[in-house]
Amino acid sequence: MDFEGLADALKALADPTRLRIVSLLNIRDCCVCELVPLFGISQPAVSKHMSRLKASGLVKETRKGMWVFYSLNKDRLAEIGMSLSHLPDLTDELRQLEQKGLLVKCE
Amino acid sequence: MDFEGLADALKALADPTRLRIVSLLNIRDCCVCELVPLFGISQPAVSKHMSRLKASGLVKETRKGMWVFYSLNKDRLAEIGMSLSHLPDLTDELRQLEQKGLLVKCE
DNA sequence: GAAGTATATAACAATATAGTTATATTGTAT
DNA sequence: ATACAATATAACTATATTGTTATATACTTC
Repeated sequence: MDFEGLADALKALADPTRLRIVSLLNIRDCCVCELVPLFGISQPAVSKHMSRLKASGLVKETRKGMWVFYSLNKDRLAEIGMSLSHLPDLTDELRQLEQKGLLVKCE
Repeated sequence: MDFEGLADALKALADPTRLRIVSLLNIRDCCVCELVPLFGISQPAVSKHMSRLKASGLVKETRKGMWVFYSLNKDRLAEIGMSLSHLPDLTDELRQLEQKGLLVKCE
């Protein structure tokens, strides 16, 4: 995952409401109508949060009749968490810049 | 860490430039003047990113003469990553809401 | 103390985000 | 087909974010 991709995935999680949604889905699948009364925001707002989570691969949707059930992609969540402990190694980039004299020596 | 706190910490990381800064600091401490030429943004922009990271406890600053060196708080970074795999358990909240009849049964 | 360098803050602009209400879409049931 | 329920999308608003330039602060050196 590149920096842009990781930043985007983290943004998907960096909202209290979406974190609550993810925490709920961590317990069990939910449909939108169950989530709406829990957060004091409108149904369209919840729907947009779900779209955002889906766009980042964090949830999967399954239509069952009238309802759309969302389930958490736990692997994806773990992957994002892991990526914070395995950030890209910029050593080579640093070295290249150093050779080009672009790095300031401050001491 | 509550949802608001975690969301705030994730927001601190949810930016490509700040992720690059964190990745660099993961290799070695840097001062602002070293970071500026790397990202194609102004010195004040870098300075504000450092303030944001500092506010979330992700970096520590140490003044050395004219320079301010920033170092990564690796424990804090690990803590934020870990918190994604240990999200608050909302089972009890779900149960309470269920008893109050606030949860819709969709099936 | 005057000049120079590194960093931080202030004021502002452009864009992104998260909510709203209104409406469209999709599926169920009569 | 009509009416209803659940969800999604559109248009909009308010606020947050991320950058800019100009200026202030902190420290060093002459």
